[in-house]
Amino acid sequence: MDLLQGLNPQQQQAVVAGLGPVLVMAGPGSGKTRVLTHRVAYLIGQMGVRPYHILAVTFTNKAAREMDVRVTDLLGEAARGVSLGTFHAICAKILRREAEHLPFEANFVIFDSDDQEKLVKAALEDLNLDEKRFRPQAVHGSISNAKNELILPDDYKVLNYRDEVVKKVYERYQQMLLANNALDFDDLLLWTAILLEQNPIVREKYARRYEHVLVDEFQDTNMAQYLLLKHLASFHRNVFVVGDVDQAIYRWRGADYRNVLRFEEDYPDTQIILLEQNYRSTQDILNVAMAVIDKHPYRKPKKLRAQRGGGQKVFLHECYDDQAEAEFVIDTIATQVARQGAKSGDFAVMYRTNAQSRVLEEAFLHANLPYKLVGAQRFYGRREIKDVIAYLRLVHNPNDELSLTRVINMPPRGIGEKTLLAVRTEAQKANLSPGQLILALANEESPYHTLFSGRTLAALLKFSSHLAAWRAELAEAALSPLLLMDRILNDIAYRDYVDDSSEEGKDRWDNVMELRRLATEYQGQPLETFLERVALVSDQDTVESGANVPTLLTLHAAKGLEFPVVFLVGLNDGTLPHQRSFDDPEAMHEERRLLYVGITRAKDKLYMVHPQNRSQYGYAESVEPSRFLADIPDDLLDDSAPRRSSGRRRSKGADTVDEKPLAAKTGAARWSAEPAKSAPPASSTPKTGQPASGGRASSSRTSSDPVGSNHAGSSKSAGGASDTPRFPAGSKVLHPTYGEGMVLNNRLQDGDEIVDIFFEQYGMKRVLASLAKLVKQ
DNA sequence: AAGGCCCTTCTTTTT
DNA sequence: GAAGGGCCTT
Repeated sequence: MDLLQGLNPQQQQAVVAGLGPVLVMAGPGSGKTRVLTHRVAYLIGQMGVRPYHILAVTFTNKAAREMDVRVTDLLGEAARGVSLGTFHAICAKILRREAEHLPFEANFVIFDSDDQEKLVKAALEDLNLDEKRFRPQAVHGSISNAKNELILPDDYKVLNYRDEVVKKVYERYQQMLLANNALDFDDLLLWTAILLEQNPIVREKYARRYEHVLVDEFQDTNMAQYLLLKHLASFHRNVFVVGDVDQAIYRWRGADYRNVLRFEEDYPDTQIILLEQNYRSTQDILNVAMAVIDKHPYRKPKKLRAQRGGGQKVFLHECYDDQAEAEFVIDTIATQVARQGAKSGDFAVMYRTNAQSRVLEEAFLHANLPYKLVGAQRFYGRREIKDVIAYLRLVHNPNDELSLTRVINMPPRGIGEKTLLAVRTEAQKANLSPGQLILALANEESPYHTLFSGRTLAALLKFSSHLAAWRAELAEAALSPLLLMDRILNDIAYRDYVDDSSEEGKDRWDNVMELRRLATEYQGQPLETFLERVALVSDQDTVESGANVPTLLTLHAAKGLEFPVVFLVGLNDGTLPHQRSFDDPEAMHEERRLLYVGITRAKDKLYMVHPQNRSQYGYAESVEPSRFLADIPDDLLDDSAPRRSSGRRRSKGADTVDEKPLAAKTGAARWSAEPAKSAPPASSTPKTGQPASGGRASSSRTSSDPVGSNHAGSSKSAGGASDTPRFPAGSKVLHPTYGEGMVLNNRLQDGDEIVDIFFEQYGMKRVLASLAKLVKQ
């Protein structure tokens, strides 16, 4: 049969597996997307299942789209009608449809993480709790964890005072969400799970409908998602899950790879199929991957067999610091593009934290090389984009108080803090949401006019009439998202506000236009669809395949992707594994898996790069190579710069590549001359080759300082960590590199002392006492 | 009301 | 080394 052509026996077995639960354990590069798509095609084309009865869940919209395309390739029109999407999108759909059973309206908005944090803050304020003591972010984290475990405020376990606080905030937070007719990300899963759990009629409706449920990246499901699946598949029991516990990297988000074990327990009759044949990487790369993952404790051994031959050894490269890493990356790419005819789109640079992208971006800009950066936040996190979306959200749902707060005085129209507070208080008295009260003002006979006067009233009325008009047009003329956006932008003269004809102003307006372009794709679709889409974009959704330029992305965003050449940078202890994971063994294991994910993204060549020093918070600090690197046998590596450098740090002269100042320039000229194409937000950061911040103000790079900051160098003994300050302001000290200086400031942090010192010749430097070998004079 | 300046604080990963 | 909060002035 056609559908099975080109599939190996295990893949075929999975595709044609009979009814009942199926668990596919798929190593990296083993063709699991293929198996999933062929399975769907098989069910429809071969087993006569109607697409309407199939549900396929992925973790990103991109994966869903890809599946859609591939199934359509196999079946054509016959594939139409499969429920295909992310957990969050599918839940949103169900919740809107079933809103009558739920305590919110069908037109609810989805609060993003920014909104969520603001709401927690508001809840803390309401409860007179100190934000300093209870960090909104952390409190929200606890709430989020609870939700992912399906724990409601009432059931929240209180063991200490903090729990008590979280519980109270959680209660208040949920109330506020409902008052805003809003759901957060976790609510989408939580409410759907609760609905299915508690409402047998609804549950049966969906369970009967979905004859087949397929799930991708099963190892990254959390409790809520697991329960959801169980309910959705409760009637037909045809659950087909695909996953790889070695690639479980979302524990911090509530994901629990033990759902795989749970699955085996809950479905004892499950068929288990292993996909171990790897079609992606060379054997040399796989060997390194396996060396890293084999050290993972309590793990079922799984072998990866490369379909391809040996290849090139994995390169391990040590650099002086993150800047040298970036230069090494650029130099290598430029050389391979210029001399070996590589395509620049073949390269990807991966790192642990978003902050690491900055140095890379600067280096690319400096070398005049285009690049693209994966990350939805880059686009949707921008102020101008959030403004416009907030307007749309408010028009869609006037109860959305966060959006109201955001836009009511943006651009400035004379409605300040005091007025807003008055609106809130009066709205509460009238038992309205602030948005409803403002809308009511548009009516000339509104009794609320008397609440305000003079300039304030005039300003409010103007805003109110705009809002009312937009809503009316939306309702009556069924304005498309695009027309509504144009209308708003025009009415508020938003361009005048953002575009001050400076470089950044133009960038801002360009971004707005980019959002507008995205809206053109939603002609004839309800505003709701557009809003939901922009709320649920994931970083991975912004990976764009078109532009032929290198890709910069976090290791998390890299999951599921592959590139011919991969650089993993910042492989030092503290970054990968991240220091925040040090005290938690489970978190440390996840760091290891993260490295494994990174390694297995590479098809042909892999460069593992680590710095001797890293700078964060502005000052530099010497670091050790990632402890995971020690698990890789030397003979698997092309060790151009020996890594076992622990006790001794080579002086700068010993390094070869990173010595050359911007060697990239040579290759740069011959870089594929493709312009830094402006990419759609759906697919990438809007301006490839532009600094993320939009501001190039700080372009005279601090790094031109030949000495850099604190090159503390060698051993850790000298200053010694302390818990009593030893270098009070005003004291004179001697620094091994900078000489004599005067202490301006000092403070203790994490058992160490941070000292700001003024040096006659070098200016102010901030150093870590334990590293800098400071001597009191 | 609004804008500007200085201070602190922080940084994991993201649907 | 950015971003937000607090405090200042206009």
